[in-house]
Amino acid sequence: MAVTIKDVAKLANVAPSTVSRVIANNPRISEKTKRRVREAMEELGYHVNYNARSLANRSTQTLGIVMPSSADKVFQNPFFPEVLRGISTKAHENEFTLYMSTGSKEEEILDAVKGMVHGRRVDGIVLLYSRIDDSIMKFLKDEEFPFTVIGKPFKYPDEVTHVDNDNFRAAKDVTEHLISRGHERIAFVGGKLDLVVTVDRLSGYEKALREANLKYRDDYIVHVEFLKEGGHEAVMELCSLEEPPTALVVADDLMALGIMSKLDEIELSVPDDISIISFNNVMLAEYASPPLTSVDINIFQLGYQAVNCLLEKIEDAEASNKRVCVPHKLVERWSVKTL
Amino acid sequence: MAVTIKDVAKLANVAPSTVSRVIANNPRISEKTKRRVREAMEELGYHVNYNARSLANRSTQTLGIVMPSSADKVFQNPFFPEVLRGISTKAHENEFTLYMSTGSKEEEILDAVKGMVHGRRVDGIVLLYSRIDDSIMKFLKDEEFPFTVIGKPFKYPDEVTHVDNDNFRAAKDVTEHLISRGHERIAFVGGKLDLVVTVDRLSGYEKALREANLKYRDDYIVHVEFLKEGGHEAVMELCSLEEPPTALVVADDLMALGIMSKLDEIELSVPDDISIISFNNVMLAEYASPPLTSVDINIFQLGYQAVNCLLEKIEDAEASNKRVCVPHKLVERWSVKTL
DNA sequence: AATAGTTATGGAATCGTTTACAATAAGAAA
DNA sequence: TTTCTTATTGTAAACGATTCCATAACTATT
Repeated sequence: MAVTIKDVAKLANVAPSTVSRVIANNPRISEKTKRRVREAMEELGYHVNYNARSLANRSTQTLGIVMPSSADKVFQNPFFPEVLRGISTKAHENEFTLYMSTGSKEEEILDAVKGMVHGRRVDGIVLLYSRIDDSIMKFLKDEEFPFTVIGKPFKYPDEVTHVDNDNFRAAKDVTEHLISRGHERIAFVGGKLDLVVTVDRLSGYEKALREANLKYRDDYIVHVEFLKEGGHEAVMELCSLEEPPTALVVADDLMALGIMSKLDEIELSVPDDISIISFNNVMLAEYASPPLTSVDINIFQLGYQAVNCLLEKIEDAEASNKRVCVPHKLVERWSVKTL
Repeated sequence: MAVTIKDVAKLANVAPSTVSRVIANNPRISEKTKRRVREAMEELGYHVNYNARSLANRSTQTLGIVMPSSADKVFQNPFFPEVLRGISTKAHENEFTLYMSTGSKEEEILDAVKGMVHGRRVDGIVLLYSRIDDSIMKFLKDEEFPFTVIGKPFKYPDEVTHVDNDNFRAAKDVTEHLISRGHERIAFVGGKLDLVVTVDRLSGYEKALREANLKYRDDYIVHVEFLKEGGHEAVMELCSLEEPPTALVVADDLMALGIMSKLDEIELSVPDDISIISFNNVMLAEYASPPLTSVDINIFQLGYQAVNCLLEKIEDAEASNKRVCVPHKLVERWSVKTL
């Protein structure tokens, strides 16, 4: 059986409560007894039992992470390891630990999340994505459980704390960049339309077009379920249009890679025949051929700040809801040509 | 305050112990009372408190996941989301949940792991990597805590349960494949030498060479710290050799991408000037240009089986140590040319 | 009819902490 | 010397389950 606070108490000749206070480094315990107790802990090899502590404490010092359903292709995006790195860093700094949802279908994940919150497994939750109509977000909101989302909540942006990029702006910037390089026929390739990030980027693109008095054409808008077969067809269609686009705004680096691979197949060259700008600036963007011009959205910060906000909410449940905007930056490489 | 088992007991007019039994669906409780208790739970909106349960139970139904230090570039490999998917799937099937290590330096991670095991936060641990001299593995082994590793433990392969590919064999296969395609000058590009997987693949490569009576040349062996600047230099050196290789065995898809990007820069074409075979068959391999011939190591299965083994160990601490070998398969695409 | 054996449930201890409150001793003030 | 503080430590009740050990009410057996 593991060594408990009582064993330590006995050896150090104090009450269990005293030992507990020593652990918490309570200033009301004299240095002398602290020393004695610490020696006893050392000698017996004592370690707190977090379950017991959490029970007594009503706090777990752990954060729940909810990923998109692992069945989803999106899950394979290097975005996740990187955002996790940010989350993990901040959590570690504040001595919080991480708990992960499992489950592959949305239904399953919702159950897992319910388990986390009702079962008192976590003090707060980070949602790693934002979909247009998400049952999990709804649940968390209804329960008034502390949570933050990475990305912009579609329904109640003011009522839920979130950290996001200015995706509208970023897409607008990017499109304008293309326009300034002489492009007029610019197409947009986005991911699933139920992801808020997709709609934001789409509207930024649209706005830029409008402001430049360029035609917004429906046949220039394509939605690809991440880099999948469907995407390839979409690219084909785009290229076989009477007036094919000279440039593409692509909502994700990986999608851009997929597209480039298809383009390569049909012997169109980037950027000579067609220019591409994509989003996220995942490490891979640099190693594509040609290296991709991409919007760096600072994924690490997204994770880091999300935890930061979450901790504030946990600390003070009454804290008002915040919106943190992580800056983006266009990093130019070789996938864009000036016409 | 949350509703507890006692509240339910009161409402249903039974003892708390009875409620507990109903939760566990103990057959010794009559259907009638079960129904009554369940109604009460429903009415009050009861949910178990896992902390309390774990405390009483001495089991957490959760598994710890230890990733490589997030400071490490390796972390960004899509390998991890995919292996996590496997882990998560099997864990979910058996109603286990997941707990993640935080920390970026090895030291920090070790502390986190100590917290997990001493603090009774998890019932077992999966190590997502295998390094040649790993303090964490040593700790787990010394503590006789249930754990499995993905990859082959370098030091005590028979004493620790692990799931791995036959990397030696896979590398040998791949090298022979190249040889059978007429290549004689084949170089090896591996990752950090302290990863066991690197040394295994290197020896497979070497063996194939020996058996084919081809010269094993030191200047054909290059170690790249993942896809980083250093890697680029290494490629340059390789290509500026008097007798440059005609084919490359590359230990990781991402590394291969990095290499191809460099090759592209110096205007060498794959596969016309140089052939490449890599490992892992991450989704991206398919979207490289040209699409990469790569060894599919079945990452999902690695994760799935690792959890499978771990659960067995948790179930029965005396269970003997197993070694599960996940089969690999060469998937041929367009990065290899027949000479 | 008395005894043994089931079946369904309750009582109470236990898991390992935390923490409100009580108690004590020592020192300061009167 | 007595009383009041103050500093330090102890007592015991939570926290919310699980589970061993009764026990009561039946049924089956002799």
